[in-house]
Amino acid sequence: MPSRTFLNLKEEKKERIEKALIHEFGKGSFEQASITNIIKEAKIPRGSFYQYFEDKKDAVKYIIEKFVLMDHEMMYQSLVESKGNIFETALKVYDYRTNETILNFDVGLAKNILEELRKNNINVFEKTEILKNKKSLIEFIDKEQLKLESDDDLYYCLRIITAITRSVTMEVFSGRISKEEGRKMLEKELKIIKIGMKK
Amino acid sequence: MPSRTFLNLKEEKKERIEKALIHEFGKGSFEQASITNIIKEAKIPRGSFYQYFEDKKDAVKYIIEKFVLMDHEMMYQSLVESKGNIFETALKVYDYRTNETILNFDVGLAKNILEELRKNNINVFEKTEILKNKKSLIEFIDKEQLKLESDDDLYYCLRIITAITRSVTMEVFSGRISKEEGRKMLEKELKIIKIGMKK
DNA sequence: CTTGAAAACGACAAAGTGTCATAAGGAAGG
DNA sequence: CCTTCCTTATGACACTTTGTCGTTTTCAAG
Repeated sequence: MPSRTFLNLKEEKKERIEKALIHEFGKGSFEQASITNIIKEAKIPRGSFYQYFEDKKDAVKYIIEKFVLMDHEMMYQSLVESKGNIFETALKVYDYRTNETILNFDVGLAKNILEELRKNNINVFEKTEILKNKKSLIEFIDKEQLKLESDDDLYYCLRIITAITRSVTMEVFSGRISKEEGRKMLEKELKIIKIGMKK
Repeated sequence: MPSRTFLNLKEEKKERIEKALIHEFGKGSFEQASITNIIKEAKIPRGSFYQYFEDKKDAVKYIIEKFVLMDHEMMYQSLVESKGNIFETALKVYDYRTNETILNFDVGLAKNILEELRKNNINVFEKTEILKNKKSLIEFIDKEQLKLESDDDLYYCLRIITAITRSVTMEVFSGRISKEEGRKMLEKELKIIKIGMKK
């Protein structure tokens, strides 16, 4: 967690630093990001960086958490707008993650973010801490769209959808397939599951 | 790729070095692995390391590829033994990846391996380079077990199964769930897909 | 104007990666 | 047995990077 000192900084300076973090961590992997570059770009002395953040990991964590938050917010919006349609939402999530200027531009950072999402939130739908009103995303899902045999099935169905959405997104990030190809694949995969659910 | 010099080494020395690589890269992430430690453990001078491998990345790649090869071999075996049953095979893959002594012991390395598998082989079933006879794994799948509408569907179905298997495995590696919990989840998820396919 | 805490600063220690010039080893031929 | 030539071994060192620390500056409050 960044120090008070950092949080107390003037908005202008904070933004300059955040921008440099995003830019540098977006370069590729964690190792490739260099603090020397960050402080050069943000125009702050080395000592200050370590007064703001414990270390390199602390800094990347801070910036990633910001994006993860935005990601969750977007899922919530999409669920509300689509009246609880999880298949539509999955595609929205895909579009968002592969389209948003910042993610598109800084694929390296995007990969880190996805990794973070995977590590902590494979069942993002069940978490209650991510919405301000402490509700869980699962409450906004329309259960009628799936002919489920049990509540348990919903849980596993969500796990499957989450896994394949993330999997395709990762493929796009790694450059193996294009955004459009990925979109088509995801659509197809979702359709298979949808039909299966309605057996 | 490691140099000729390395490949020509006496088996005993090569194994000592491989062991040190596995041990050190298993510690956690790529960054955490230290060449200084590797050469200390393998009892070789610094200069030799760089005569064997281009750099750190080259070394980790070498060791990961060894495991990936074993992984593919195991999938092939399982497909043959189960007479082409992909659901059984998916569970075998899961068991193998979460059980094999070396992977279990060196989770850090295991994560790297999975990452590698994801990056290059999401459609591992279609690759033809992985078996000695240049056949693709897809040829060993029993198509009758799935009531598929088209050949395309098989392709996407395999993608889904691959994605969820890897996803659960990753969860186990990250320590969020136990091997047993993961097994049960995967079974449930596979069953949902299986039933869906038979609609 | 003084004082004290918070923030800024950059030199430096520590550790790590990759390079290079030189030494050692060993096979083959005279 | 000695020389030659090529392969392998070796560790000092150059370079880079992270993280620390003591000092200086800033600024608000008394």
